[in-house]
Amino acid sequence: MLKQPTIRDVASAAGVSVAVVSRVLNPGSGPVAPLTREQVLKVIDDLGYHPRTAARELKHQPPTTLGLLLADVANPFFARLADHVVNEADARGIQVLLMTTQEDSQLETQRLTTLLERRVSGIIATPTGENLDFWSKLIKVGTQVVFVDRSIPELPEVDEVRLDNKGSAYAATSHLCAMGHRRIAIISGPDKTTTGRDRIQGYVQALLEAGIARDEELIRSSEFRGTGGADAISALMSLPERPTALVVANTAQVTGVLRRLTHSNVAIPGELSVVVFDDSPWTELITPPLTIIRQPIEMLARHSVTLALATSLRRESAQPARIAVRTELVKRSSVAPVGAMLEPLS
Amino acid sequence: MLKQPTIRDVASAAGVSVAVVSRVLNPGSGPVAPLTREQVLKVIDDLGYHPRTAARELKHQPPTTLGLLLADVANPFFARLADHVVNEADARGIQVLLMTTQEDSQLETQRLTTLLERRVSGIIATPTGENLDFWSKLIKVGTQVVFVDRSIPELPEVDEVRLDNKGSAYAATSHLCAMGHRRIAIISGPDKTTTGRDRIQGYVQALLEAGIARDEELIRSSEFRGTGGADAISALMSLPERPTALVVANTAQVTGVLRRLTHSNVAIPGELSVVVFDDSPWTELITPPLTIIRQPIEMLARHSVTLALATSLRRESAQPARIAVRTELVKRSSVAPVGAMLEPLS
DNA sequence: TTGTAAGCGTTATCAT
DNA sequence: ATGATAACGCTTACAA
Repeated sequence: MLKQPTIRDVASAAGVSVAVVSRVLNPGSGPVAPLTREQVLKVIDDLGYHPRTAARELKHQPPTTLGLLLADVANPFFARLADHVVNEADARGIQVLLMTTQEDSQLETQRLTTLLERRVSGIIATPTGENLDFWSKLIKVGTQVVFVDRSIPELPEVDEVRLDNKGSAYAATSHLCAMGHRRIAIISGPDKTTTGRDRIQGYVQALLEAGIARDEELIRSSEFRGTGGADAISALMSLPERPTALVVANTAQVTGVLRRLTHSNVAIPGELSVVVFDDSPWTELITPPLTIIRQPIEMLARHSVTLALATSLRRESAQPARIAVRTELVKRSSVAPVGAMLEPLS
Repeated sequence: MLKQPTIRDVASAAGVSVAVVSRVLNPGSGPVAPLTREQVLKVIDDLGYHPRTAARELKHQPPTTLGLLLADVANPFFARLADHVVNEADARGIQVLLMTTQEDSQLETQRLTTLLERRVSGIIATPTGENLDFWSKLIKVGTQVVFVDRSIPELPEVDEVRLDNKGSAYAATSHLCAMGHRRIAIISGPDKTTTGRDRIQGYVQALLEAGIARDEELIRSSEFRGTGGADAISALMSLPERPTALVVANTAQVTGVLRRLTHSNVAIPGELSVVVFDDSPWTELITPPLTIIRQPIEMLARHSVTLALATSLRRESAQPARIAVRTELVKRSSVAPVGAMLEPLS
């Protein structure tokens, strides 16, 4: 196992001092004769020298690493977010440390500790909602924290980038109303998440504007993980007065809900019109192709990275950023006018 | 912006030397009086001290970071792999630096440079196939390199963890043969990838055993990205003698192929029986539910991490590891006996 | 049991 | 234009 050469090895091999080598390594940090420069460069190449990041970081922290703390990368939504974040970060020459919380606040604590010890310059995260003091501390020591897709109300000073959840749910629900539906159910995320609450708000507002009373029976929150979504749909479909339309506003639960619907032989859109929050390619493949809320994840990533890399100077005076990326309702075939194929049950 | 305390701050605040603090930080590295220990611990907590990883790494490299270099995390297969790798690594207290090549060898070079400069202890990668000398160098300086899902023939000394591609394709094809199919097409990965070649090998072997001649017309390779897969299916379906069965052995192309099939109104399994290499949840949701090759990604991750973290001492004498994780054929409804619902075209 | 001091590989500040 | 040399924050002999 070969030992890597250090800057000193390069210096002596080139017959110059380490300072000179450092200067050719960091152009602009000082003068160096063209000839000397070339020779040093040659030696660097010959020896296969690569400066050690750890040592560089020790001197003066040049923002080079960014933490990406997601709930879960198996979830396609987060996977695509991660992909774009990595790309976006790379375009600016910075690396991404990927970690997951699995929605567990204890794990989150561990991850945050690691991130703190690494002195990352920024963190893009989907917080669990706990660890309030830890987040505060991170910010206090100058870490650029950006919450993406969710946020923590108790920490209003944190930058936030999310989808326009309220608007999305509003659009989905309005569309359903326009098709004549009046019993519209929604399966959303946990109540304690802003994502869940915002979506329900948009849903309720659309209902109000259509003159439909809010019916708690039709509003279901389910965890991001587990079979909560599937169970919710079962409960909804056994209601005395079944819904004729459904908004699945919990991305993580979409497949579970659909599976249960399929197994229960609920005809879509005959018995139930459906709009889902998920624009994965497969939503177009199934029968019927699903009407979806398209989520411009790339924008989410771009804004997040920009904020996470923003110099802390900017933050001093300015208000925290609150960016809501607009979504798009893509109409396909899982929504039909109410009663189009089947008369109401009575 | 608060400045983080250093070990020296802790030492003076606790009225001891830095050595003592270091010892309580690294239990087992030396003796420390129980009382002193407690006091130091208290000060650490009060000051909110966190040791700086960069400084620690500088002294003696304790394997703490692992590079995960994937083609692309938007691809669900790789996303799930990443998720498991992160979990598995975390269980051993090590962090993951996520990078993507986008199948571009130039980008790969950049990533490898970064990884080298960071002196990561190990790298788990899906190599593009280029950068041979760079990989060699990485190994030479003691980096544990593990190729996952693919490998590079020219670098037989690198550990390798992959799915049993040949066996998978063999199982899929045999199943189809058993159902009476004789014109079985396959859409696989690029010829230059081991993945692609292995799958075609398994396919051919199954054909041979069933006494069916290999027909080059029915063997299509398509890139991992782009519309190659969709185009291939179009070509196949316009053949004078159409195939009655298809194995989609290019995971990245599965949705594209199915979309084209759907748009062309090809009845599955009526006109065409289909087996795909992808066990995403949605494969069960579509009509008909797809017969798939299930890929135990978690195993892939576990083995990869284990190898990437293995001490280099182990490697000295031993042969490089070549692990092939077995897959499973899950029979659903996209495969039917030949001619079951529709007579052959004449 | 505790303290002192020498690195680890860079960068940056002075002199030269 | 170049070269000593002092940090950076931590670990670790070696001394006390």
